[in-house]
Amino acid sequence: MSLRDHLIAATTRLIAERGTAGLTVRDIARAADVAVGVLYNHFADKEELLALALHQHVRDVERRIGRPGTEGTPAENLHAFVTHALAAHTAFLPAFAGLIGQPEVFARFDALPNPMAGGRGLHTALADYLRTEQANGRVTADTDPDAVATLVVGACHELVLPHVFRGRSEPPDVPPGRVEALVATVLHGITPR
Amino acid sequence: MSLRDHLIAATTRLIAERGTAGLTVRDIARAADVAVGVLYNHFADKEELLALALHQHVRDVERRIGRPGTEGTPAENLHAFVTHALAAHTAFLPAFAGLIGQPEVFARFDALPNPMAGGRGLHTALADYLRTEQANGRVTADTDPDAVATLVVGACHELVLPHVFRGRSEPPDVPPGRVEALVATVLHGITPR
DNA sequence: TGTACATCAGTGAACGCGCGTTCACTGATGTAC
DNA sequence: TGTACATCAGTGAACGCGCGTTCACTGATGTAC
Repeated sequence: MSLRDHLIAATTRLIAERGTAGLTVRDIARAADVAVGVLYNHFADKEELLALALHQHVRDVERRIGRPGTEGTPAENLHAFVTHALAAHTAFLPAFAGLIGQPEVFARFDALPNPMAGGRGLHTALADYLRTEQANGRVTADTDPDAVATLVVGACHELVLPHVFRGRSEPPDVPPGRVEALVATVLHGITPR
Repeated sequence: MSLRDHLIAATTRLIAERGTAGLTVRDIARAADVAVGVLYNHFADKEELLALALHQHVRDVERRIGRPGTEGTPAENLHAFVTHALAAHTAFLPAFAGLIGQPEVFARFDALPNPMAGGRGLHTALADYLRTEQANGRVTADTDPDAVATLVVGACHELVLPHVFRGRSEPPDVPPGRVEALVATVLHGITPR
């Protein structure tokens, strides 16, 4: 492994462990067991290294948690998707949230070949799945797949965000039955049939 | 108006205009037209002033945007709620997002008398409304009000967050018909009846 | 009323600190003869 | 093989900067006589 890759790997590990908030070049150099100066032999600045490590982090998480299945019933698939998105957001949000107010890192990240679009890909994946179910007739034709994706992905954000704001790193404790209730609401609505 | 209140008001205005990210005590002193030292005559530290100004900001926004109506049909009321929550999140998120990684300000904020619970109150308000509709029979008894609130409030987060991450301050441009589609999904679900 | 003094909110230069970044230097490695 | 030199990735002390915070000072106001 090249030293450059080693630096990206060490930074990625730090991001995974404690997010980007308060992450310094000295932290990175210590984690990689090199002098700080070496970072600038391989990257233009801290932001370039952070963007590359963010990119790697997203790919690592995506590989670790896999992709939700689409082989079962809509109820099963939606349940799998919510579980999946919760895991993804728990891993992604602390990494991205520490960069608020430094849009340059996002600009560099957006310029890299898109792994998962940093959560935006989840929206597209769910909307695409719903369209296949519309073709099957298991989802009504007048369903707006993007609206459903906004609701479901948003709910996962909502469950993770308060934890991130308060600096917790462990996964949020979702109330028992909440995921099932989310899925049931999306499937059946709330008004009498 | 006491100088103390003037300082809180000036800080609140800055937070409303550009959020808390990168906000310095010198910015605040300049906005209030005083020397920096005066801040420390009236507040223990920057964090106390920020927590008080955040509190004021939340109350200002709540007063400006009012409360969503609950007199119409569930469809009308949900629509009003979504519009309301979008406005609230657009105003709140940049204020809170800049404090990620400084949980002390949140701890102080949480210790103040709760104005709206910083977005958490939206969840409770919607869930409470849904329970009254359950009593009316306009919402099914097996609906989980907290699950619905998580979906709806989460969708509003989802629509605002990408803007905040990229440092935009203007309100997000929600695709036309998206709010109506969100409401329709929650009302009727996505599976054939 | 006039004068000397006490008080104290307000001032802003200065302090200490941590940050991202730089650059003169080190020392291991490769090369010429 | 042995020796002198060139190269260059890696080093880390030092730099410049902006931050939150402090504190000796200012000057307007109130008070005593």
